[in-house]
Amino acid sequence: MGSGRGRAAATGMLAETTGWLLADVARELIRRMEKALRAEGLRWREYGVLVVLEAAGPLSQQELGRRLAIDRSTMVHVIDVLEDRGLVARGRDRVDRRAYSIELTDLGRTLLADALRPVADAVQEHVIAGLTGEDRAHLNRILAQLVECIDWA
Amino acid sequence: MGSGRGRAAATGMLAETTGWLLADVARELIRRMEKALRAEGLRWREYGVLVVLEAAGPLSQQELGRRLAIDRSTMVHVIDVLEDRGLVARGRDRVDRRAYSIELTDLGRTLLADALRPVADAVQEHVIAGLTGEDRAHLNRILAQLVECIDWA
DNA sequence: TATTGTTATACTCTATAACTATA
DNA sequence: TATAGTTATAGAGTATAACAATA
Repeated sequence: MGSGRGRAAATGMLAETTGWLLADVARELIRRMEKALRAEGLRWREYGVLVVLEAAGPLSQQELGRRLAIDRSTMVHVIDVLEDRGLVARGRDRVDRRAYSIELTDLGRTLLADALRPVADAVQEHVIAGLTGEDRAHLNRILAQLVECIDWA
Repeated sequence: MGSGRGRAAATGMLAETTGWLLADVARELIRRMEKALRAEGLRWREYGVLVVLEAAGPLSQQELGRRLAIDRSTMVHVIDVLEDRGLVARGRDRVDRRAYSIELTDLGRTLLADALRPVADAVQEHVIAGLTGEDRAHLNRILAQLVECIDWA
């Protein structure tokens, strides 16, 4: 990849800078998401559960945890909150009766569509407002490639 | 920005996806940094302080906190750790005697160059290994633009 | 024997408020 | 009056280990 010493040094600095920038932007994005979602009485993670459920259909708590990097013991409390608010329901998995089958309720689906997504989209749009459509596509493609290529071991 | 209903919906999905990807990649990057730096007995944040000091020269604890999004009461403990290990020194600011002037020691500078940077660079390189040089430059430029344009109010 | 959900618990992280010394 | 650093402390978040039910 590099073609000489100067190049390698530049690549090293570039790589490091990229990491800092990435962490900065992600931190600020999540901070704003948390702030915006607070008006709906939800956290970023709880919103994440709803989004994953809508995209993937009913899942066990364990599987939700795997997809969102949340420990299963923590996931219990997250689902408790969402269940108490009537946004998800704990159904039983019929083939494996140890596991729950967490599913979106109608209320959850409605809240997601009418309030949560618009709020989250607005935050996102505000953060990337300065990017051209082309840069947005680039960024999205590159990040998707990173997520794809990383071995999450 | 969008030019029609379908376009707007696509843009919304794109923006949202970008946010999730960003958070995922940043979380995984920091997780690996923490793991790698543990061998040196340091945390990601403490490494951050050293990097900022090397780049900017001596700073007050408050200013370090501003640049790294760390509260001043938390920064006290971070600097304590680094000072105990002899990596930074608390000098007094001569014009404002309330403030410290935190500066890298020779040991800190050496550790940074010989151990910390190589370790961090290796992690970074591993995460972005799948990207072409062109994509790396793109990603870096776009992220830099985001950091620049965001109003951190 | 392994796995899902659960609970209790301990640990870390962080921020808040109050204090001191300087400005 | 405001600010830099400090301290104590309270709160939130998280993970660990054990237990029950099921595989």
